[in-house]
Amino acid sequence: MSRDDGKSPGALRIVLAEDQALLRSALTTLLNFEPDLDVVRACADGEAAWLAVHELKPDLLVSDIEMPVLTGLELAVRIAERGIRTKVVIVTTFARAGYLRRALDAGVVGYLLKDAPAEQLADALRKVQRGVRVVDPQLAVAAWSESDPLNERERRVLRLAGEGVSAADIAAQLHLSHGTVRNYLSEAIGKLGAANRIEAYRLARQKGWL
Amino acid sequence: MSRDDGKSPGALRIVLAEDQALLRSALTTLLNFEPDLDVVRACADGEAAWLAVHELKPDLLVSDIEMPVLTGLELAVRIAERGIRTKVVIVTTFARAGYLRRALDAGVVGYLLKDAPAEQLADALRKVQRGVRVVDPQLAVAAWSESDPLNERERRVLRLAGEGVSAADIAAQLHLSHGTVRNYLSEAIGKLGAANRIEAYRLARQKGWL
DNA sequence: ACTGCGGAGTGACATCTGTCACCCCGATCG
DNA sequence: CGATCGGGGTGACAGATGTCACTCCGCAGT
Repeated sequence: MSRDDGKSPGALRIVLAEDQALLRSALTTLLNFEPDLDVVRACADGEAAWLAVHELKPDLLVSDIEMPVLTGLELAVRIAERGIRTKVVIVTTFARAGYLRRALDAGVVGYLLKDAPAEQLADALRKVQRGVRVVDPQLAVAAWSESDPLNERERRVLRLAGEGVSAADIAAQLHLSHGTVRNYLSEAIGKLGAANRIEAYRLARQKGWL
Repeated sequence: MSRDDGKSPGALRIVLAEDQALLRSALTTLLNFEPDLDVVRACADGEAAWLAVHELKPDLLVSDIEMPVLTGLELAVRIAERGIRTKVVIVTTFARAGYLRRALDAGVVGYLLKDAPAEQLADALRKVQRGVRVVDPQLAVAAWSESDPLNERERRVLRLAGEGVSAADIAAQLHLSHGTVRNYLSEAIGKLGAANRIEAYRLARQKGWL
């Protein structure tokens, strides 16, 4: 059904993954407007996107990060692992160094922000197809600046604390002692230069480290 | 400049306010595609939108809620206060009863969710123009369920507390005493059935009461 | 076998939080 | 006028949180 809509035979075949319906449908329409681009499927979650990539072997997967079932990053990892030739471009709201780092590690070839205008998206996709890596410039810098100072234990503890769980309850959940949890939190707070757990949580989250 | 692009003379003149550039430009393009709709300006924040409404007196303002400088709800209130005849339609990610309630109080004529497909948007705008109120059906119900138990002081205090500001600092910022702030927080925590400020903040926020 | 190191824990201390009972004062109502 | 109410405040107390110094243990290295 995507072959009779006036696309040139060599058009770039794209699978789009984005959970917000409004944006999904708007982007599908816009991209399909370009004669050399062909959105062959638009998916609302990571699982559907994975199936679509598997079934249709598109040239490109254009994906959000925060989606139900499977995130865009997990999707990218899977695609790399299975050696599928579909190139992955991430399009996300989150200008977080941690996300970009993880995306690049997963072999993603493009990382764009949702606060760039739509026109740039089509251009970026063409560049990517020609083999150019496209990363939003602000982020390319940020990614090499700070790296996540937290270790896995601190992350786990901070994540729970950020949801309002008390030190005692965190200790119970993680089978640690009350005091140890507080030590970890204290370390995390120190490393992040925060004044308390709430601020620490916010900072870590906004950097994409949580 | 918006008169020579093939719109019919009676086309609906629309100002669009949405902070995410990708969505903003995509919607502008899509809506302009409809011959009877004319996006005369697309703004990235509430302040710009306010100026645009003032200057252009459009038929419709289509606005996001969470935007820099001035939220969509504040914008709606202002428009109502000044007696401007522009109708306001809110388009947001947030299916929160509190937001809808406040929007309706501010005289908004449409409240749509970003997880409806784009085609519905144009339809909704036409309906609104014909004088029909359009509210996303799931929400219309939810809006009458629980009502916001917090008063303005509790809201202000809780908002700051949720950002990691300590009781003492909140007191300083709001010119209240240390103890009073804690009293307000305590009330808020109680009313929301939370265990501490962090949980209270999360609950209030997710209900759209913050 | 001695050393070093990282994960986990303890104990003590100063603050911060959450709760509650009660006070003060200006407005509003009967 | 007296009663009552709401915003704001105080003081006291228990418990939670943040910080630090120090211990214990297992597991590399050499």
